[in-house]
Amino acid sequence: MKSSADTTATAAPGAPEARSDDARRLRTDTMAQRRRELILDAARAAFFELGLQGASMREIAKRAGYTPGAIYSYFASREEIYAALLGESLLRLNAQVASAPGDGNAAERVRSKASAFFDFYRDNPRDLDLGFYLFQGVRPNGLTRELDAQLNEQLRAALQPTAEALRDFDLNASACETEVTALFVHMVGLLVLIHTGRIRIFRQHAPQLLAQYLDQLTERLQRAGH
Amino acid sequence: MKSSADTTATAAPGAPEARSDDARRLRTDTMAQRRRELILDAARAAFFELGLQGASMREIAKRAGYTPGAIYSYFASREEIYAALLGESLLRLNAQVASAPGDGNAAERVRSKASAFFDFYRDNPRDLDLGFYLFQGVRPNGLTRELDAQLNEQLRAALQPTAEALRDFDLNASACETEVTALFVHMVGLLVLIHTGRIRIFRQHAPQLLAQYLDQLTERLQRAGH
Amino acid sequence: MKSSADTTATAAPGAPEARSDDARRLRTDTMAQRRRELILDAARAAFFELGLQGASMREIAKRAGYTPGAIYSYFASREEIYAALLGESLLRLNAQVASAPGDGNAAERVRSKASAFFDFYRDNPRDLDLGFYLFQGVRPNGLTRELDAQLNEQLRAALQPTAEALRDFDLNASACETEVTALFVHMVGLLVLIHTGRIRIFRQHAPQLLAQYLDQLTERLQRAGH
Amino acid sequence: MKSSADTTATAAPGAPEARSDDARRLRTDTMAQRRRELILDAARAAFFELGLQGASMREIAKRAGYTPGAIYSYFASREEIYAALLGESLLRLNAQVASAPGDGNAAERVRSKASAFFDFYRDNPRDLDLGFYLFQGVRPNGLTRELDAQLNEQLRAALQPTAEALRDFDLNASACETEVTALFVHMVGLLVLIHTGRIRIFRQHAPQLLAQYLDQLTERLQRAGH
DNA sequence: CATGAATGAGAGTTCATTCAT
DNA sequence: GATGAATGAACTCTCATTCAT
Repeated sequence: MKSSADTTATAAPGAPEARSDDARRLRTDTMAQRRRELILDAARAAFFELGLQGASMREIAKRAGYTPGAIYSYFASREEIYAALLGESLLRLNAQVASAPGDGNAAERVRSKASAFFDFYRDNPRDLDLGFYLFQGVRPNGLTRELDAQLNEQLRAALQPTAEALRDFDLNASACETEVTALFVHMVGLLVLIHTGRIRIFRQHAPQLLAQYLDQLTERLQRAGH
Repeated sequence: MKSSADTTATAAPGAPEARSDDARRLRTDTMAQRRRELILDAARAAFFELGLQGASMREIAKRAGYTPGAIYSYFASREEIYAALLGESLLRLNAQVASAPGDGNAAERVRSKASAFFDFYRDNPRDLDLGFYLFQGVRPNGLTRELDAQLNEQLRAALQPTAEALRDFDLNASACETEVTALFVHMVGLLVLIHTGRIRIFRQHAPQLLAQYLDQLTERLQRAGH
Repeated sequence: MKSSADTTATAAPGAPEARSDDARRLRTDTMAQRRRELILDAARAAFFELGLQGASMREIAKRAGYTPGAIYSYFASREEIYAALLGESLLRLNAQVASAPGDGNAAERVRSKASAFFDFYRDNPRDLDLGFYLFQGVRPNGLTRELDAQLNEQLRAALQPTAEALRDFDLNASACETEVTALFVHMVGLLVLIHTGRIRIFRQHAPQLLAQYLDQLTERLQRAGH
Repeated sequence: MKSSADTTATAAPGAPEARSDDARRLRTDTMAQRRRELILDAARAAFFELGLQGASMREIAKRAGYTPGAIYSYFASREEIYAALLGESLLRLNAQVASAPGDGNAAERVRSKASAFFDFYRDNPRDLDLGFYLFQGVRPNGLTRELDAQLNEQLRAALQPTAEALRDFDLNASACETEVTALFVHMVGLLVLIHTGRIRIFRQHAPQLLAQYLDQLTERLQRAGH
């Protein structure tokens, strides 16, 4: 299970035994993958329902129909489960952003892509929790340097479509980076305030606030374009 | 283990029973208050040094010179301690904002007051933790409805000076509310990204990003003012 | 509980409250000590009956009439329990050696003191286990450098009476050290072989073997004395 | 994960079904034997590197290129592995003793053979662990009565050369048995004290102590010989 | 008010072993 | 013979909280 590199060690094709070996390995690999995802589903459900504290290994195992020890055949630690969960969350984020309509003029495209990003987290607040969990307090095992870099990349990728749309406002690379960062900052702030319920202090509605920010942004860029 | 505060508990000589009940209550209240704050100091220190996980009741009690059980004479639960800590944190925030220079033109005043707010959390990231802790996951005991409202009010108050400065741009009440909210949103987003280290993804510096936002804000308001 | 140094902080005697405080502390200290020993008794019994593997914290707690967590009020870790057990074992060893008759000539005294040492471990084989346990495999918490030194000292002390008796054979300090070490070595070897049942391989009886060694030793020393 | 021994499992070409059952059994037995030893090698390596605690079935299996379950085709339990390991350790011990020079006079031969025994365990402390492990705490499966007798015999055999050398001091059988036992006792004691580091208490060096014992022994026997 | 003792639930993790395939 | 999956019991230790004294 650990040595996935072994898959390259399969015998040359042709011999019947070798082929059946391949088939068996393929089948077991697929099943293992399926079970991994079963556990991940259980973990996500537990985490979404009970929060970080409640989603213990025992709880996850129970929901997945396993004994606690069995989980460790698939994930080396609790943190690794959360890392996998976050990775998959970012994949869904990217999918949602990618599927947002990319036609229309620059302003429309920025609006579309940024909203796709924003809506993902607004509609799935637990994914926001997930992000904060690993990006904040985890150090010991879960978030190795490579994993950290990998997750960062996925996050960047999710903002790439927006960045590209901004490009069409005749921005240079540096200005584009600045603007997409500022936009990201604004969205994160909004999401946090929605999530913690603090936006109510100001009796403002979040979607309106994002729309406003985007309006001002495009207006500003258009004016600068002249 | 004796509280060091006990040294003050030796009754003053003379007329031990002559005092009025009121006086005795006052003295008792004061002492209780003093010890409450002693515990809060310990809790803050523990929390700042060890984070949320490390600041257990044991740890807080030890630092305060108490046994764990004694804490419950002053706070009903761990959450209540954190609530008190957050309240006090917001007080410090308000003090810092209040002490920011309030002279100059509208733009300068907005900048000054908003920066005071921002800098407080940038320089004291544990206070940010504190805010998120209670404003997020706590329901059972710690954050009663009244307390929640009270903390919201303190947060509002911390943004009030900024709001007032915005007023001088000839904004009506509604527009002012919108703008201060958006500014708050932006600052929260920035703080979160600094705190989680994600701002590095974009190779941007946070203070610069705030300055930029404020520049654009004042420029926009000045243009609208004409 | 941790700060035993606090006992020096008691108020000056005379005031009635102070005295009752002293009394209370004394009483609680005594009770705590008693409970510590109760746990130690349970631990010793568990260890003697079930061996090292079986004497888990759960088992010890159960035998002491406690929940597992309660044990940690008295001992910081499992290893600390074993260290305490070993310390106490060495105390008993020293007592037994001390109570062995110290009269007669040099040869008789050596025999008496060495036999007292030997018999202690022959009659209490679990104490031998205890010694080997900590002197062998424990590193992480249980056997700090000071503790190690302290236990070594107790062991030395248990052999001191024998060493002193050897002195009367007109040995210089160095020769005396060599002889007591060799005697210790021989006793340890015998004890180990008795304990593991391997002495049977040779169809020899242990006490006889020790007597023989001692005879040869005294004979040799007497011959050297001329 | 494939066993590396599998490379030898490709049947020789030609007459695949022509072999007799006996031949096949022989071949199978040999292969099984070979794999058993492969596992034992892995177990020994694991045990030597990681000690008794670290050498789990998982670890042994991993090093042998097997999954944990596969081990149970060759060994009924963990204890059985250790028993086999001990048997093999005693074989190595005997080989080392046998290869020690057996010429010279009686005193020289005793010295040579006894030192060979002693040095084996002094230089391979893990083999000492192995001996103690099974000879001490194991009862359930690992050490059956026959096995125990068999191991005892191997131990005896390792001391036989020394006993034979002692014979040449004109000792009768009984006296010879006594002397070889005493010598064994002394060596065991020394090895234990070296292994646990307790020899340092007395600031003595182990090899010197053995040499001294042997000197005194031969001198005594020579004197008795007159 | 404060102590010291204790609870009880629970945490993450490890392990030898079993067994259908 | 070997795999991969799973068991189930066990491990040490931590924690917020309660309560008689």
